[in-house]
Amino acid sequence: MATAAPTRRRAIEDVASALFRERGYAATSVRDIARALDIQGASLYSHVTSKADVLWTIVDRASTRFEAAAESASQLPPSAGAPDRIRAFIRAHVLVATADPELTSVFVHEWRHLEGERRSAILARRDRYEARLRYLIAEGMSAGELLPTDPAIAASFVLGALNSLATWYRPDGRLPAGRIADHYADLAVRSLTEDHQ
Amino acid sequence: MATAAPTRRRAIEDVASALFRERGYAATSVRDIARALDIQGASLYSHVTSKADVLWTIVDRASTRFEAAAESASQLPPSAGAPDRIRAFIRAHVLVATADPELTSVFVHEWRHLEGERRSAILARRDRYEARLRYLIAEGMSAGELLPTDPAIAASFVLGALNSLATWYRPDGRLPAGRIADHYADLAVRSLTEDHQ
DNA sequence: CCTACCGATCGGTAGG
DNA sequence: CCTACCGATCGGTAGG
Repeated sequence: MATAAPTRRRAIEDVASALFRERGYAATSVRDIARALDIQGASLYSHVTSKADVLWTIVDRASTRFEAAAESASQLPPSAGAPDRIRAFIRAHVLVATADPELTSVFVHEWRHLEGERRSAILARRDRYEARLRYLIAEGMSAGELLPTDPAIAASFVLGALNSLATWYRPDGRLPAGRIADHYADLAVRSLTEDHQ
Repeated sequence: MATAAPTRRRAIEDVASALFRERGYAATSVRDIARALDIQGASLYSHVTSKADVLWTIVDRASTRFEAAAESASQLPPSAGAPDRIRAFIRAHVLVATADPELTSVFVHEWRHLEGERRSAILARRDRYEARLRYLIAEGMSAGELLPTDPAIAASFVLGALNSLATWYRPDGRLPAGRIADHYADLAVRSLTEDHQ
């Protein structure tokens, strides 16, 4: 959870993220959110315009964070090989997911409850994100740095593993986020290469 | 979808699986299910006792299928090494997931909406299933057949990848289920070994 | 399998 | 941020 919300609006989003992660968007009422903040359901509407809007804010913020992480992970020098690029991508993803598992979990699972343009916009952004990884894999294969496999299947496999993380990760768990990032990067890169490097 | 339901009760479960997968359990009303069958909402209750009961039937059936698949994948001779055992486990999982993605998807995502004993029972069965894979990995590591890594992290990684499959898989997709099973088994086994075998 | 109906709860508004 | 309230919809029952 993003700690110590500075504004009321932000506190609502944080509480909503936690509840949406636990029960799902549809099974969480605005009164559930209000109760967690010790106010009346109707009072929420002084700060937000709708439940759907809160979901959108959460999903949009999460997507923006993953996009930014992927962007900065792409800043590796061109000399870096595909394995290192993929490793950087995965590490960046895991660090975002573990820094805010509530936000990430809602992003991963609850975007389906968005409607209209918001839904299609977030779908397109998710597709672009997955395409980034797919291209990294395809490039590495062309360069002979990765085993020849189906890049779309490989990207789905790896992203599936990454996306499940936000569901089970707990900040007080056995392993710190950095170690999980290392392990996930190792597993993913090894799954795509003949020799571990 | 499990085709050609022989009973009305089964037709309800199949339609419910498809809707629960698309929109989630909480966002699907009993009237949505009835509409898909061209009957009135109240008429559903001639065949089922509650919406929660339909969810339970679906989740229980899916869990039973995965348990049976894991069981028969374990019938490999003791001479078989950990990589082959894991390969068999993954292939079996992928074949169940692709044979019925609606059922599988509800099993993976909607069990949270179960309550009381049913919820804890299914959680325990999911844990046992994950433990199977974890033990396969730990054994392979002890035998020196797999790279030394954290078995719990590795099992979560692989199962996360497997569980995402039912979300995106479509029977009319580019690759047949058998090819996806091969790819997933390759990716997973390679992620755990130094050399692909 | 239908019509008619139930109490509870939903997201949200009015008006302070 | 509250009280009071709205119409719509929810899961489910009664009684054919």
